[in-house]
Amino acid sequence: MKNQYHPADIETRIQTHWAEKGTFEVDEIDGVDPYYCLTMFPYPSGRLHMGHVRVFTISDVVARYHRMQGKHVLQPMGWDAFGMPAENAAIKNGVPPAEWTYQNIDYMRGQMNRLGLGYDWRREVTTCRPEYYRWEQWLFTKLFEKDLVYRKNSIVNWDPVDNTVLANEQVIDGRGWRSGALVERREIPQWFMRITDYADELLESLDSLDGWPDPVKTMQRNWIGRSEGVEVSFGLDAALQPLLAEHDGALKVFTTRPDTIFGVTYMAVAAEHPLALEAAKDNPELQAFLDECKQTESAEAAMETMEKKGMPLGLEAIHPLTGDRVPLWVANFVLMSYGTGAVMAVPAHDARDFEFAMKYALPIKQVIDALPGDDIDLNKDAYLGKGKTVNSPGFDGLDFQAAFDAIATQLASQSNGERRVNYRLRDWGVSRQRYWGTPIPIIYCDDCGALPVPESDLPVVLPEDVVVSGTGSPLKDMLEFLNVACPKCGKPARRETDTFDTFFESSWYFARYASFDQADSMLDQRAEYWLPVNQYIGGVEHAILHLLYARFFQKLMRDCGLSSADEPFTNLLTQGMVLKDGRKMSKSEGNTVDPQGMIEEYGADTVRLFMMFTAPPEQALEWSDDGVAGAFRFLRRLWRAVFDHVEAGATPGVSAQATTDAQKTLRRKTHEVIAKVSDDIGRRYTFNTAIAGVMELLNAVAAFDANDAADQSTRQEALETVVLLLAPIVPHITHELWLGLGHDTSVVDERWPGVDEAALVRDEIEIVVQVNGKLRARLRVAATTDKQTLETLALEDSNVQSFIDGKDVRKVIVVPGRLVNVVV
RNA sequence: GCGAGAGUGGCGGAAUUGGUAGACGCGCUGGAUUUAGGUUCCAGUGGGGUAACCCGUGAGAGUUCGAGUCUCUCCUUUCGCACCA
Repeated sequence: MKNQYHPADIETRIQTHWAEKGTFEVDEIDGVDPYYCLTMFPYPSGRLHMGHVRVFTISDVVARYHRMQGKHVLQPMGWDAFGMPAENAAIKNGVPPAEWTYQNIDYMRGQMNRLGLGYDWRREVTTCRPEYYRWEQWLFTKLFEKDLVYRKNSIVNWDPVDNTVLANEQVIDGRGWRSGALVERREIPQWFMRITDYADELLESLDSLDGWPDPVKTMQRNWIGRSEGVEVSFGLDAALQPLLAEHDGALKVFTTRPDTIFGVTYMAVAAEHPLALEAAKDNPELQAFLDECKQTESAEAAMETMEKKGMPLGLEAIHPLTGDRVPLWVANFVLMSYGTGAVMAVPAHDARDFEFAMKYALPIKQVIDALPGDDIDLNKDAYLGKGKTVNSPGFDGLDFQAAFDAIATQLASQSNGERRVNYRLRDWGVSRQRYWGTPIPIIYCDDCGALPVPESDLPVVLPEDVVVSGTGSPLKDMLEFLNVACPKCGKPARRETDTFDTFFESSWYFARYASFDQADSMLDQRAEYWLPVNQYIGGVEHAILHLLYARFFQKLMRDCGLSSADEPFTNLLTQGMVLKDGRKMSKSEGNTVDPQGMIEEYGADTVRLFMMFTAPPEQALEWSDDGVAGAFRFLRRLWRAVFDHVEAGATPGVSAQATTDAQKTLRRKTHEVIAKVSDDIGRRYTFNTAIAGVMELLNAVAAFDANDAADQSTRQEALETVVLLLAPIVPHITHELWLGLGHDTSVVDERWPGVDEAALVRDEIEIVVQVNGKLRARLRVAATTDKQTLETLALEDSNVQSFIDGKDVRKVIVVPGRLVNVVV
């Protein structure tokens, strides 16, 4: 007897059924409508957390919904398997990172299946496997040949006690997390990818991404940060010129405000700048300051919030238009690795320059007049408005654009400046001084320099049997890895021991799912079939970096002839975090809820339903034990409603006839809910309101008495609708209920229900009557009532009368089908 | 510091195009059924008021016949900031 809902009895059985039938395995078939639904793959940290459960469920619902719409749906899953936690676990427990990672993957794959997620596991991608990473090594060597990668010095966090590079995450309050030593900024040579070559395209093609949330597009635009300006050359005394020989002996700076150039009262350079180093040679005090400047984290947030400090160098530059001598300062907020390592300072018209000038009593010279309506008080604040130029001999009285053009032209004519487009976006540094990552396929030869590993020698396999100590990469001690013959001259050479940033692997995995077993190339024709991804779903924390890098890689792959798509993801859904007690659920907060326990207690369907019902996907979701219990109660109520109905006599295949008012009302509700839920899931992605709609329908079923066969068929239609509409969200219980309702098919293969427009027709509607915008009456009227009649009826209403009595009716606004507003 | 969001009952949230604020659920209150309950069912539930009504969407201003929704200022808070993934 099926009078009790016991999820444990049905869920694993149905999951086995799906696995045995290969329900979610899809191949490329011509003439069908493919739909690629993708979730950001997880890092195999050990166990699923609630954030995983949420994003996987959202994705699974979208995939199952489109399957019911008749689409040919691919939903794959894989593992972003390289990263620091495996090394940390290795240090702590002595288990090699590879072993730890593979064990985690096996456990988490089991958890995913227990959640009923419909993946094509044949296509599983694991980024730490040589079959995967060999192709990104291969791509890197191709990009090397195309000059899209290069090597240059860049900043890392250096722990001077452990003698190791630290991630920003490993720096706590400016100190190394293990040693406690003050972290230093240090420059080391690293590999970079020329993402700035693609800056314009990455910016412009954002406009074509209609399926992306606007905030994400805005953040990417701001991140790329295109600005037009002028690179200005300030002169130097002859003795200093050799220090900047690569800049033609001039001090070059970029500015977006050349119109303010007459307001320059000082210049600031980075602590590592050649001029600063020169000035410090016989100035111990300055040298001490330069050393102090190095003791700063490299994170931008830390740079921007620290106290701004500087010191004069005792050197001067020469203003290109006035010929004035301008004092040079060193400032801790100027970074050698960004731009030219120097900035011109206009304290009157730049907030940071103003703050610095006030602190060190440097002159502030106004060269821009206030725009109409603005006030200028240079004792209090910089004036940032783009007003007309003043105190700028030869250029006074010009508006922003005219001043910009005139000054840029003047500088260009005397070879002291040229117009430039500048990006906030910097080239992507992909080197990591860590073991557990993809080896960068480069060989260093004393004679031939840095060379890519030849294609025939790929992959460069990362040795997996290692001991990780936590200080430096174990690869540096492995001579059999390190020593290699130069691919050009054959002499002894050394392998690169740095590995790729793990964003490298996650920048192209979406394409590899299509060509998952291709041993001869990175991608093949199957990628053409599936790409671009129709729907990509993942955490909003990836709004900039991962999504920008993936877009960049898609364009690289396109330009290497591997794929024709310009963009990887047509539609993007960014889901919010899972919170408990208003805080992020995390081990460090000590407020985690283990999904495994919840599944064992209530079943996967309850956990899925709770996740989808409690908040819309883009918002943070507040965990609630009571809410989970409520989701379970709803499923139990649904179970009982269906089997009570079945006991009274199921009527599969009988079309519902509505003759009585009660039948008409239930049929109307049924079809209103189909319309609402279809829109909520298919267009709005508001699964919470979709579920609320289904709950209303089930409440309507509960209130409906079935006394004869016609009633019974009306109720059958309503309950079948409930089951079909919930099938993407709670696939196990609906599988069972569909069979219970008299069908012999799997609900996963059913089609989404359609709306019977005739059932939606209403004879009577309710019209709201307001007086001065406040609700005063409700009218029940025929749906066909015209505007004039509505107005008359509204004015005749006794309560409305009492509010307009003795006053002039100035206006009556009638919104057909909705309301009447009487203005007095 | 910079960039992007969010703020509505006791709680999660709904209100889709500027048109009935609080759908749906949780919790709570009262009642019924049950030997019992992590059961089920019924009724109620924003605040004030006997009532008619009045007040009410972080604060303040503005636009409008009408504002949770649009504009401005402010407060609080979340996410990202390039080596966490």
